[in-house]
Amino acid sequence: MAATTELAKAYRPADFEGEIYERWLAADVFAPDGAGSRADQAKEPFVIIQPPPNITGALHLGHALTSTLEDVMIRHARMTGRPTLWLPGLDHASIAAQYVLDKIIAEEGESRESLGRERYLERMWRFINSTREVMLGQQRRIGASLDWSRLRFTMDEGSARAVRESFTRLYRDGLAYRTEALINWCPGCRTSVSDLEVIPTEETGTLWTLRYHLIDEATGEPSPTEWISVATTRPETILGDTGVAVHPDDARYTALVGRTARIPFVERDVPIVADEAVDPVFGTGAVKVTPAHDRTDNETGRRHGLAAITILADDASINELGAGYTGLDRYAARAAIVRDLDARGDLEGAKPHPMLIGRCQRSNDVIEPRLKTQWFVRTGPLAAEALEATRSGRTSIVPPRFEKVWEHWMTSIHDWNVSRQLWWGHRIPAWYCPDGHVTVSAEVGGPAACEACGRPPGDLTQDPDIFDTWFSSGLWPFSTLGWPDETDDLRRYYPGTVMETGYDIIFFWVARMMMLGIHLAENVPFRTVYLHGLVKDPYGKRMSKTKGNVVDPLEAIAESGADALRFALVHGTSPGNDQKFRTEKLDDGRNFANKLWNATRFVLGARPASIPADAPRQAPDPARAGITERWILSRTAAAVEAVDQGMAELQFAEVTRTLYDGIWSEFCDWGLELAKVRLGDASLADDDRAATWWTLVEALDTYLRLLHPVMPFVTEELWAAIPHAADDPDLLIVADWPTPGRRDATADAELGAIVELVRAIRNARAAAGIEAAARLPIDLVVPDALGESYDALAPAIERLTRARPLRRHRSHAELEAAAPSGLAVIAGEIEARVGIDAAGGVDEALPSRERDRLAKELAEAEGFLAAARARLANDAFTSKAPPAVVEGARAREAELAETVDRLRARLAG
RNA sequence: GGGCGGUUAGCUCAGUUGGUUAGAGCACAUGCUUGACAUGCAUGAGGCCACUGGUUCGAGUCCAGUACCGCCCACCA
Repeated sequence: MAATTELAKAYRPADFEGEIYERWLAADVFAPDGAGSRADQAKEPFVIIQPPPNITGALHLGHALTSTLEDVMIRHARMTGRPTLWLPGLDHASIAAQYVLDKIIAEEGESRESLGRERYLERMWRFINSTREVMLGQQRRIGASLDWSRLRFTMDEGSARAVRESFTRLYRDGLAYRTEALINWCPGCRTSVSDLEVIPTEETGTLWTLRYHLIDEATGEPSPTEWISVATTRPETILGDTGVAVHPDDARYTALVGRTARIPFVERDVPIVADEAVDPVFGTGAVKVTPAHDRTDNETGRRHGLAAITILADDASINELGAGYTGLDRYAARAAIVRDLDARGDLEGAKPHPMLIGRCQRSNDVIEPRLKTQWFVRTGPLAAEALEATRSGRTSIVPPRFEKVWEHWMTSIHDWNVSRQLWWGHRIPAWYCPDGHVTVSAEVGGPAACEACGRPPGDLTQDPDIFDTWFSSGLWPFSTLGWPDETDDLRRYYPGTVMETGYDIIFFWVARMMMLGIHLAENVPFRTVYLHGLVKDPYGKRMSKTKGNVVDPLEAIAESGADALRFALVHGTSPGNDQKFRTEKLDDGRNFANKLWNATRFVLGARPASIPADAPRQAPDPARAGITERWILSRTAAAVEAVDQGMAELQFAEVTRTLYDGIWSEFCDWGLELAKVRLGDASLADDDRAATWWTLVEALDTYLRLLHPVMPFVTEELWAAIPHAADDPDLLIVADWPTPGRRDATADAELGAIVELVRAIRNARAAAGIEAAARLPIDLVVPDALGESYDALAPAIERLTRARPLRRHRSHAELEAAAPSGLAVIAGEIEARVGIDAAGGVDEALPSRERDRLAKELAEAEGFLAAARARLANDAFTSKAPPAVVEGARAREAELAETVDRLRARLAG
């Protein structure tokens, strides 16, 4: 097939990236069994689990990184012939979506309340239908080869059914329960949130000390002269106080335990109790107990049978139990209470107090702990199974250090509050009858009757709450494959191979998928958890809209191309580590693509006339291959090995480093430059030039395949332009992954020696200040072992060092005689003289510059030599170090001694 | 209060199981319109590998500790 085609002169990604993506789509190669798939269906499928992005969010660099890493893995797997499944999706993100929509409708003068549940949800659907395409388009722009035929949404019917079914099963298995418990309440979002969504924030508050008067046992009234002082940062909570606690061993208070104190304003008499939880050295050593609004107090209260009195309304104002403060906002009430306490002489003091305040991850409001009747998932048994999975290695975490974090979290886990007092999400499938019975049902229309008393559905009311978004996200690996039905997809693609995401959602998402997957789908959801780091700004700060330091991936793509962005992100990543991102990194990627573009252009243009333009790709004839050809293929083979290893170890930055260096420094800088000589040598036989050209094509073909997972667009475009073999497919995306070729140690070493020589000569010329264009005679001595390679490369050396003529001598004596006055160049075992008599730019100072250069080289060599000798003089070294190491040191010493001798001789003479 | 990272060239980062006097890209200096590429080519300068001890023939690499930066977890009101 494919004849070579013309490439545009300049690399312009925007000209072809979109078109290439369309070609992939048209070829139907993304699906594991798509029409264009060349996968061996007998092979084990490779399945990526991706975090479905929030439907409301704009794509940021974190998404771009996730998409890129996953695409790298999936493309690599696809090229190795495995069926690959990477299922696209979107998350409904209930609290985040409501937060965004609330703001939007506020501008329209509406609110949740004014619209009501039904109209609000209609508005939400309209909103997300408008953002949906944007989100999906962004993934396409970056080149993600997702199987779009399987697009899923966490609010679609498949997910809804999985949610109903899974909750019903958890309830049946005693792992879901409803109870009144202390939850985290966000007054701004008007919902409870999980512990993970509460962000502890360092702030300076005030620690007030105030007096509760003791009840005089004789009169039953508070004593004006007896009191207990307590310290608090939240004076408004005294309205809900039902006790005072002291440490049992605190001698100051022993006598008071068992007595009663009067809470002001609400005029409630509460007991003074002894409890270990109290820290005697903090504050006054006595603590007010508010079981309805504080976690510690709640437990203390429970131990002592204290009542829990809720004093806050949903908007965090004081409710009807707040005596004269009812209706005041919590902070207004706080100020008023402090003022009133002071007025009655019961405020002892106030001082600034550094503390951690829990704020809502979404709205930043201060979270209030309060009692609510909610649904919880019992995490203990689920976490135990998840732990067993990682400990046994059924699922492994990359990088492994996160296993510790995982262990710690899983072993100290609290039950998971899954109720949310929001509207946008999956309604909890629980119905209540007037008699207080609970019926949980997976049926779409609800239960046929109350499970306990048989009351008809008309008498039942469904729980108004919805599930925490992460509940449906946690079902993702199997809810997207048809669960709870035992589908073919589920059998074939569950568990997934790699779950890739940022370490910041390991608890939110990864942990929940593990717990729910093991219990409900009866197997771990994935074999490997790959955690990437965060993309930070150039100063190491988190990117955020408010800081204004976000880089928009779409802008980056428009500016530099998707390949450049992908390269930049992958090049800077290593598992679990954050990366600082600066836009200059995009230039690296773009320049690299440009380099590859031009290298390909050169190869195409250098096709010998003896090869027809439409010739199918053929392997270079080994009999015609010279040292350059053998070296190029050897380096290509080394690249294949290194990339294979990088892919296997999920060290993707290693992959890009290998390819950047291999393509640029080896293939372009030396391979192409050396090949130019043979390609342009009319005296060579056609077959020799053909062998050189086919070598370049072979190497280029391999590099394009290796680079395709990271830079899919430019490689696809370039690959289309080079000759193909008969069994190649039309598109690189489904081409075979390269198999490692033969390494050639001799070629590597001998060509390496010539490279060293060329560099040394260029260095000498530059140091001497010789005009770059000047052609100068070069005389040299080459050891016999290198002779053959040298002779083959002599024309290339001539070209690369601008030598004219280049003369090889048999001995050093001959060299001395032929070129007594040239610049001395010592490159390993090769010694050369650059004749300067005819050089331009030569001045009187040249001899001294030349002496400086040689003196510097000598000093360096002497340093190395001294170190080598010192090591060898050490008996401990020669007797204890491995023989190979000692041998290496001896060889090095000999070589250095030779170099030093020659430099000394030259400087002396 | 526990735990985890990081500290290597001006900047961003590599440095595999310990083995030449430590590498790359960017930035910098100098010189090049060499017919693939100035998004480029060539050459060069630039490092007490945070600090202190230890193990070893040998430490950027292993161990212990210290300092600073960052992150995670945790019910001092």
